[in-house]
Amino acid sequence: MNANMETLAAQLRAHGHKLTRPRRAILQALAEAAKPLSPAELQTRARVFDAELGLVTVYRTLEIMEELGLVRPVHLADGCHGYALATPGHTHHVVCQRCHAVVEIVGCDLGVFLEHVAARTGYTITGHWLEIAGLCADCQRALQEEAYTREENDHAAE
Amino acid sequence: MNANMETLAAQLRAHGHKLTRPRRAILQALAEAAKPLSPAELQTRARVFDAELGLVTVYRTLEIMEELGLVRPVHLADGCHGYALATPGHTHHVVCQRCHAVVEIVGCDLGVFLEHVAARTGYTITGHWLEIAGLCADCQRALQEEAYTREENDHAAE
DNA sequence: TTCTAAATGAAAAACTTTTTCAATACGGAA
DNA sequence: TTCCGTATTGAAAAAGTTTTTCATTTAGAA
Repeated sequence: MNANMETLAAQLRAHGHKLTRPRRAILQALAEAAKPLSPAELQTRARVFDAELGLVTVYRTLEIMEELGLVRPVHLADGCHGYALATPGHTHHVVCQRCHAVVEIVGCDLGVFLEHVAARTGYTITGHWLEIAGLCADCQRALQEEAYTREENDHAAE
Repeated sequence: MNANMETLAAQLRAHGHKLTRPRRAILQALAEAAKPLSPAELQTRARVFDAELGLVTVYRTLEIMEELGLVRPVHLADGCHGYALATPGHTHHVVCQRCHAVVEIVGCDLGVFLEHVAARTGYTITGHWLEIAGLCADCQRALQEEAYTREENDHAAE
């Protein structure tokens, strides 16, 4: 059990939730994940630690963790919801809106911005998720070619 | 048809998509929406402009628009996906992770940051979505009281 | 106007998420 | 340690969402 997981476990306990075998398995799997996981993916990974783990429990545990701000929902490309740990020191991603290729960005200085937000809204900021959308080099090329071909046809037709 | 919608329509045309009545209805509804809409909500609103509009067409149109970077997926609290126009000049939101209350933030200066990202990754940045998660004042209080009550019980039990 | 490919709606299929309920297991008290 | 009460669990079913299929319609170019 690593430090990350101890913290998560402590937070659950601090709010009166029991620390069960299925939940430990889920925490462990989340702590080890390098990317947001859908509930189904999370179940698969957590079953390494608790082979009996049911999908319903994954949903219920994620719900609790989201309420406590331990986990954050993220949009996944394949049509279902993903969850990632809301730990500090995370990285951000740029996602290509056409082919869904992902590039990681290191270094993110939103600290000052977030302090302003906290001061202005009265919220305690527990985390943030910055999704940057764009077009990767390949898709830029593909889209341009598409548009170009169309234009050529238009001219040829005149 | 407002300017926003003209731009969207032009973008679809530029990539060889037909501009049909159902699609115009969808664009119109999106352009008028002040918040991210789920496909079902979008259908309801777009039916004002095309009473026959089918939900399948909403999904298909959103898929095209997402590929072209005209629309961005957003996580909604009620378990389905939301879509918002990827227009510049948008605002950001802080969402309470416990009660899902939303506060809007005006002023967001990520411009410089995004330029760095573009330069480093080779991506054309078409937009970004910053989700800030936190606890609203009410939920901070509620959670603290919960934890406090628990502690009291613990002490009383000693 | 005519033509053709793209786009459409309806129905069905496939998935995801939530609810229900009897059985189980955590963690406090003895 | 063992016992007890209640939170938690898995399985099944229900509800909701997204995707696929297919015959029909329609936009837009000739």
